[in-house]
Amino acid sequence: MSEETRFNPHVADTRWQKAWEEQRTFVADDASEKPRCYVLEMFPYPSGRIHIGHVRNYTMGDVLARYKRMTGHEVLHPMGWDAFGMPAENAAMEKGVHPGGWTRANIENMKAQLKRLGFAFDWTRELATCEPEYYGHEQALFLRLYEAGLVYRKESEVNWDPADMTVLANEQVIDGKGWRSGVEVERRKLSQWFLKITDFAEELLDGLGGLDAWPDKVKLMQENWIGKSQGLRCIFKFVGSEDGIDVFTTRPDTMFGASFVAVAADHPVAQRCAENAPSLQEFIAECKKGGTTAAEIETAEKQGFDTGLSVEHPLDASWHLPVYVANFVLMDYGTGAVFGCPAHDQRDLDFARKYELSVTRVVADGDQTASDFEGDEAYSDAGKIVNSHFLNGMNVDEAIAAVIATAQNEGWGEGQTQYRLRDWGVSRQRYWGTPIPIIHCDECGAVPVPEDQLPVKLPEDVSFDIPGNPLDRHPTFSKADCPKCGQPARRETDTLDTFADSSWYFIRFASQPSDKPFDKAAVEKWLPVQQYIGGVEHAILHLLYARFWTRALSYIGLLDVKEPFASLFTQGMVTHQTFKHGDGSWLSPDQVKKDGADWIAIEDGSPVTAGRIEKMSKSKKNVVDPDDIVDQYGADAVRWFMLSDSPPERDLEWSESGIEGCWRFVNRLWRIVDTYNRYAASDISIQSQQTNLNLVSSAHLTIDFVGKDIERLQFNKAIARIYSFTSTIEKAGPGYPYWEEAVETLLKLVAPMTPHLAEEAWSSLGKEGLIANAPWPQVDPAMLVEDEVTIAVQVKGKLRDTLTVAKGLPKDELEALALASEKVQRNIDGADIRKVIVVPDRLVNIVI
RNA sequence: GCGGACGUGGCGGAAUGGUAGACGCUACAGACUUAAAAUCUGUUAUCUGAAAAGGUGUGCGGGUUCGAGUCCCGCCGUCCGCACCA
Repeated sequence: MSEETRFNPHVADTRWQKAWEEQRTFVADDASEKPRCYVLEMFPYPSGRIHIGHVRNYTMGDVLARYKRMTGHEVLHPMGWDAFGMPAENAAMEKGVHPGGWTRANIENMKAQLKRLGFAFDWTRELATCEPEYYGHEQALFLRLYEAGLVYRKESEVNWDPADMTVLANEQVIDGKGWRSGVEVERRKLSQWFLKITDFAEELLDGLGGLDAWPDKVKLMQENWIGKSQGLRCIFKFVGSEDGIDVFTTRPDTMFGASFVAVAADHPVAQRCAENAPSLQEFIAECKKGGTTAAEIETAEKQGFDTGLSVEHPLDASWHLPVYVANFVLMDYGTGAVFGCPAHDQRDLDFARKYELSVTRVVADGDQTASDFEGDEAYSDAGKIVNSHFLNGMNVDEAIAAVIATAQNEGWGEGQTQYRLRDWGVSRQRYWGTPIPIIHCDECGAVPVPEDQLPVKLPEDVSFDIPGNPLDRHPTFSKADCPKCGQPARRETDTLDTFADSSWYFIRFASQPSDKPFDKAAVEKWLPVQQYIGGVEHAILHLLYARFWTRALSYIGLLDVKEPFASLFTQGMVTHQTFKHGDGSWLSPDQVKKDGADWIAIEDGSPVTAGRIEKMSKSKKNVVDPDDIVDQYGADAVRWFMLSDSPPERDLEWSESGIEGCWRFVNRLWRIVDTYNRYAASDISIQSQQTNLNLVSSAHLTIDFVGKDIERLQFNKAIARIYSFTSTIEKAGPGYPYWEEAVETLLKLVAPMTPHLAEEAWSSLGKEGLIANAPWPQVDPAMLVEDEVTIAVQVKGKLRDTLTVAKGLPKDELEALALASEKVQRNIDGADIRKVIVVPDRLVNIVI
């Protein structure tokens, strides 16, 4: 075979990327009359290089976007940069570069990388959240939310590094210690800004019901995150006092099993008791050690401190319970105080055993009704209430209702709906973020920056030689006059959580006026995003915040859209084999080779352990740089690999043999095109060896399946179909009836996936215009009907024979044919037939 | 600790409760070639068997059903998220 039949991706890639750009092929037209389709992938953080996981994400979106264009839609497929964040500040500290310079240089590099992959982005709408043209509008939106009462200030805990005197992100706390200082981290309270996401808890929960095209698991995770529960809020009065402790419980049915009341370390009762008790002060300080993450707090050993106070049981004033301060009670949830029922809650049981408190069974585990509870495993299942006076004999739900009713009658408590969801703390004590547009005045308090003074720009002249927020020590930034009274005041130096930046970027993509965040009518022409694609790690926070932000904008009248993302797809990670030396150091896959059954280092032949297949990460040296593989194989083979084999929601393992296989397929497609052209140019007629192939029906079946598979993002299945169709075309060969049409169909089917090859082929076939603009092939339903089916014949559920029969054959005829089978008769072996199950066009099962 | 998922050949995976292993990768054999690469053809779950055929088989243990990879119950293992990473 001659050289020129090899596809040259380096020539084709640049040629067609240039053509698309010059012809503005993928620029979305706001004025279009076509049906609209907004396809969006989560925008990347500009960390420096495009990661192979990005390539997978954007390839999926790109295939859908290109397919939607070919099926007659006006497609909006934008790209931008989630450009604020901690890594830029880390780079500043480590390399002495400016976060802005570092970030903008990264954006340039990564943009060039993305362009090489031929993604059909509308680059005219590119945005970066770190530019005042973006964050200025965000500040305006923040102030609108502030005016609407959705922003407030309260105290909240942060990770505090006492050595560096700085706030740490959870990520910067390693095993309870500061990542740079190595000193044990403390929890410290700061006054911070919050968004009232809890006002929308019920709406956000209800809204999930309408998100039919979201994965169930994501909806379930969000539901659990919002964590709606019904319970009882009630007072446990201090003995001999009208004052008491406000307690929330979801299990009022277990009230007669109470053996203690516990409050959080920050609870006012704990604080008051500590005033004259140094040992309690010490205990509270101990509770403040360690980071703020839920996992850390909840896995810490349960500890308590007896305050010496007693409270009365609400249902029996003569029954007194001790009050503890406990490290596992959270001030943020409920009322910051609980009553402990050890028999039916594992945490309470651990605590009660440790401090030798009574453990009374109040829910029967079958016939276990004794009041003394044995063992160290709490019983939290359903059952009958026992040892509980007027509740005895009820089931759990009846008892819950009865206690709430009693509490309301007697005036010591009431039923309450509780959410686990907390308000969103948006203050960050960091430089590289959106400045919060507030000025603090001694006289007037917190005063919003007037809209005509926006954006509040981040100063660029900052230094990172000492830890902490450089805005705090900037000579002029924090100095401002109060907009209300004109007196000297202090500008807020905290910046906004970067999740705020990513909570409305999809809106700005749809409409980018310079004088306001967006134009309502323009946005509503595009939103909701028809398909949103990104990593499952965003299942809760980003997606919940974006839903909230959209609803909040709708609440203040800026938008009539409630849910931003009509369908969501969460894709899996890209993984790769890891390799380790005996000394524990990692080796990259190109530093090792196989030596028989073992792996050795190429450099010195030393033995290497093949480790687990893990998410690509620099530290484990199992990364693959997209640029390198595009250099080697071209964009199309890489794109094909991203789509093939693994289902998109699962992890994809990068492998050398896999990409080689994709490269071979790209060339296989090219050879078909080459054959097509050579056959068209000659007048020799070629007689195919095959006669039993039906190219027309395979083409239509493939069009049908591939279209449906792309719509469902099941690219691996679409690709399997395309492989089969390709084989059929090859077997048939030129000259076979319908061969040329079949090849043209094949090119259109692969056009969204391997667009450069498809354009190159399309033009070599002498077709007019871009294949990107060509219409998707039409399915003729008449061609999908098969006239023969294969029937499975089972005896007692085991396959014994298959029959090929006309489609739609009646049951009795199928049964007769099955019984006539020699193999079936042999297996029945004269036994009585008890039953015959016939599923038309499917199977016959003979039960003996 | 809480929440969510996943588990099928040597590997990635396919399979409206109805023929388990489509399609791809790898490996092996053959063709072409002086040779190699590329390409093409064939084989490739496992056990017994020369073959025909038969047994076993979807993490483990039960259950529902004429029939279970799929549904139900109980385990085991692995991965992800947990509010200041993005």
